[in-house]
Amino acid sequence: MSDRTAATPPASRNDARRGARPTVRDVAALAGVSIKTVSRVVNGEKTVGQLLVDRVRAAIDELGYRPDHAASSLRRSDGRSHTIAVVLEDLANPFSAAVHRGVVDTARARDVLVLSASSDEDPADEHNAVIAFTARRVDGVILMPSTGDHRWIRAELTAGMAIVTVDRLIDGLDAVVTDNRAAAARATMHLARRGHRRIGFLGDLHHIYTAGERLLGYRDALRDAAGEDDEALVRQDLRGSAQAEEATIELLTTSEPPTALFTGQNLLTIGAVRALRKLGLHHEVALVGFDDVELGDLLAPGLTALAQDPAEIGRRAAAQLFARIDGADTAPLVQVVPARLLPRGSGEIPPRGADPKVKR
Amino acid sequence: MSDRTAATPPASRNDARRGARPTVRDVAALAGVSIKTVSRVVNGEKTVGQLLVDRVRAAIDELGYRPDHAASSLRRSDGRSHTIAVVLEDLANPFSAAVHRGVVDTARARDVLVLSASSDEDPADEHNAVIAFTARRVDGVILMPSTGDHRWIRAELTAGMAIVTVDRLIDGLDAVVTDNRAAAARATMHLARRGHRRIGFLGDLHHIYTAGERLLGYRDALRDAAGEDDEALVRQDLRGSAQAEEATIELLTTSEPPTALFTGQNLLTIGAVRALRKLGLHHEVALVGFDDVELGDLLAPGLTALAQDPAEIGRRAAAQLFARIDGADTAPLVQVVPARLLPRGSGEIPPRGADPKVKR
DNA sequence: CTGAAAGCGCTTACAG
DNA sequence: CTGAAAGCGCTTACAG
Repeated sequence: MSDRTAATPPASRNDARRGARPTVRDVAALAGVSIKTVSRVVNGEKTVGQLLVDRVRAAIDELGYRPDHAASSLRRSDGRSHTIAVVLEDLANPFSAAVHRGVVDTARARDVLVLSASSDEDPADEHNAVIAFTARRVDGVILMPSTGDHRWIRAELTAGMAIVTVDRLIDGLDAVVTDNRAAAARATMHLARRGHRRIGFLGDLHHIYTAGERLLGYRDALRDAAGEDDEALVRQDLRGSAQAEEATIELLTTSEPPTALFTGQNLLTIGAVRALRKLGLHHEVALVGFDDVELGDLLAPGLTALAQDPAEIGRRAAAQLFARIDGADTAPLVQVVPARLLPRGSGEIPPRGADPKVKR
Repeated sequence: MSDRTAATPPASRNDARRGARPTVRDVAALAGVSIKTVSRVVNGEKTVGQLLVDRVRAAIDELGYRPDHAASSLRRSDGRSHTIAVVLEDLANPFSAAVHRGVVDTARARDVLVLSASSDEDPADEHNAVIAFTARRVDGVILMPSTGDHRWIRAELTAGMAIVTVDRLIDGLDAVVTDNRAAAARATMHLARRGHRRIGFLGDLHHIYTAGERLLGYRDALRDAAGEDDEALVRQDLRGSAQAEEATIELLTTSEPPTALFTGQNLLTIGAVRALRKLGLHHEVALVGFDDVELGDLLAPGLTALAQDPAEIGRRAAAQLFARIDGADTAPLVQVVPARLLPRGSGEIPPRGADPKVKR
């Protein structure tokens, strides 16, 4: 449509192809040296005479030359792409987003770039993402594995790909996870200490690793605190806040309702808060939620939460991945990042009848 | 440390280098064909005889061959890397995270991968990120530009890089933004219609594009509604919720405090909510915030917010970027995605004295 | 200190 | 329908 002068690079001595980037050859021609000398200057080798260095630098500036990273790593002996990938359940989820940021920050310190994808808990999408990343020869992948068959991972490992999982475990792989079971036990115990004996549990899909661990922790605490381990108090396989809201309403309108709730995930916590509001029970029924939620401290009562540290999880996973890429040949390492219990009101409500007024 | 048998690919006919991936040459040797035929099969060309196709496919499976994307695009005439990059202010911020997700989803539909970086509003980090992406020959960049000199962008455009900005404008570039000014005017008018004449404004750094537009919209509405356009009601250059909290307290303890607040950004909204709580004025002073905040509907009163649509912004920016990559040669296009006003309580509080009780 | 040749893994442009 | 040669932009391995 427009004539070609519109976008022709002003300094290009190359052919007039639009947007054609100058190469080492163009720089070498302009500087009157060999391409090898250009390569030496670009890579900061110290063996080039100052005169030539200056001429090459000038030519690079004049042409706006930028080395082609892919071409250089194709021939380089280390064979590294200096790129890693991260596959998370949902990049828009605050937990995943913070993990991602931790990974990117750690990678940047090493001049490594980061590709990313969301799996949405779909094993096929997850595998396809890893296949696409493999084609780009990424040096490693950080994976929040979906629930599903991961036998395909063997082939990647064999081909030399480094893999570290976050949030969940895969047998034989490095991982960085929260102390799910212990933290869930602490949360449940926190409620039991206030005198609660009937504590409800709301959980995500039971086959998700974190959901299972958190249920185990809940039961650990019930056992230790002589709470009632009643199947009627447990609601699992809840997806999203709407289902959690329904389940909470149903649970609290049974003949023997719990006096406290432990919710195993941030969306479930939000659903439970909604339900308690609807029932007018938010100052009567205690609540501790796994995962902190933005504004949780501003609710009335404030939300007592187990805050994970997703950015730290991301940073540690990236550090471990780089250790593997650098050749660490040790046994698989599972790192546990503890969650912190933040008492802010909702978890300190005593059982119904014990003390009707709750202080802000 | 471990002996080499531990990680040697079982089927590799290649040299015994650990993790060495098979190449077209290995596949060709095993299948008894030329590398060109392997290339044809891999790229799905229809001209290969069924017998050879089968032999090549079998060899690919046996060796676990995966094409090297970088090597293929090095020689390919279109010169596309099928990779784009996104530079946002903070990948962990919910707004940025949602934009990012929108971009990644749109890119995946085209088999394009996405690199990402956070600029943290630092122009040097932003430029360095783009330089690193250029070295990887990304086909384009989606940029949430920091405030600062962007003359360096010219060189990138000249070299054939496609660039689309989100959230903020750069002269001469495609952009996808919220209707900041109009939405801010709607929010302010919403308060004025309830009878508020003294409406406070809290804003981010005044030189940030969105902050400036939102202040203009606030003033537009004050003019139209005959509200008091009093400099004493405006607090700008606030960074983060803590500064907003301070400014709100200071503003509300002056001799002629506002009866309503309009906050120009999500963190500032959170700071204002905190301040209102501390002062016990959350049911007395009206509040409308730019950006929705998770759990905003569960506060008491619920938070009246201008909800942007960051995922849509990301999707549109990616679509526009791909149009440019495909050669669209039209004038720069600025797309405006409207924000929605969500009345949930805090913005419907009447001026002090008019009606002390607010319904939930 | 500098450069000509070969090669990284693949595709293009030809020839059969 | 199939393949040998050349080349993408760069680095390695040599030679001077």
